[in-house]
Amino acid sequence: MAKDSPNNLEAHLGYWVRYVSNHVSHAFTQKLAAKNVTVAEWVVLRELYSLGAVYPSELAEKLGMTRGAISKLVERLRVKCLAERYAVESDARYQTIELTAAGKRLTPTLAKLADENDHEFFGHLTKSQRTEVANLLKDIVQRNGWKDLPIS
Amino acid sequence: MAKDSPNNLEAHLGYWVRYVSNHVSHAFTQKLAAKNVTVAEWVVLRELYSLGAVYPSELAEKLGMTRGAISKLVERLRVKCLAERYAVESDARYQTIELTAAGKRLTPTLAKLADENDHEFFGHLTKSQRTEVANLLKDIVQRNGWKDLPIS
DNA sequence: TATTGTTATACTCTATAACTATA
DNA sequence: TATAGTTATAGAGTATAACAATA
Repeated sequence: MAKDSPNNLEAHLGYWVRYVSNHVSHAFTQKLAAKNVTVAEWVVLRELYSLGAVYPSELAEKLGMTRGAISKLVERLRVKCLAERYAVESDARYQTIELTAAGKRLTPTLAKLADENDHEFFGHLTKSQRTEVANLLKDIVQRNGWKDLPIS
Repeated sequence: MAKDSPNNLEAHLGYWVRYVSNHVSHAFTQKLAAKNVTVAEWVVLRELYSLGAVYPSELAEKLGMTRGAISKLVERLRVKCLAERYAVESDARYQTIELTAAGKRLTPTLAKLADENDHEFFGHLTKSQRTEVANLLKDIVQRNGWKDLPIS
């Protein structure tokens, strides 16, 4: 049966979604690398930018990651002087994470790279094409009840 | 400007493509794991299934990976008794890689999982929706001249 | 010297689970 | 004992570059 042939995968929509996704992400990875930032770091920077001071555990929750993973990412951002840890007086088990001034300056620049990257690969589509594809994809997200942010 | 705001990324089509791609791939990773196979291994299995006996360097070329990466993947498949190395008499620097009988049996089963996974997430779309999205994505692949297969 | 395949090393991304400090 | 955060360990995925064998 052709349906189950291992050579049939180009008939899969998921194949093309993954193909495009991987290449678009790869291009973005390269753009971020020019600013010495990885994709996972960008995700945290963006979240910190919009949330302000947060607990690592909140960050983990929001991003659908473990506390251990967040701990390492925050440490990397700290080493790069983009984020800082602050003690919480009321409960010494907690700490807040916050962007440094440098982090606050850098994040919008990275956002611009994200815009450029999107425009580079999807900018040629018409408005109605973009809308239709986006709606189909959002619908898939919704009907599967996915809530966490995509990371890689 | 809202356009460059770090909070604007949900307006990016690439965001939704990545979001869906990651979740669909993750679900497929789980299905493969039940068969004790990783995604990278599946990609090589599928290629070996359709190509028959090939040199590792050909495999690397076809899949857009380095020879080192292929070397390790082939070794993993060999340990799992899914593929085997054979000496080439005419030139001892070369070798051919080929699926074992078990590898040939398993690959169509994995292809079926790929079919099921695709149906699970995209099966609700109409034929014309699928076609339109696939065509837009294929067009993006073509206009960027991408040739290698997506891996992750 | 050029080529094939292997190996050493390294890095990203992530998880699980054990651990420390605090409550 | 329960919770926050850290660390140890592991494993997938991949690259670069040095290496051995062969041509």
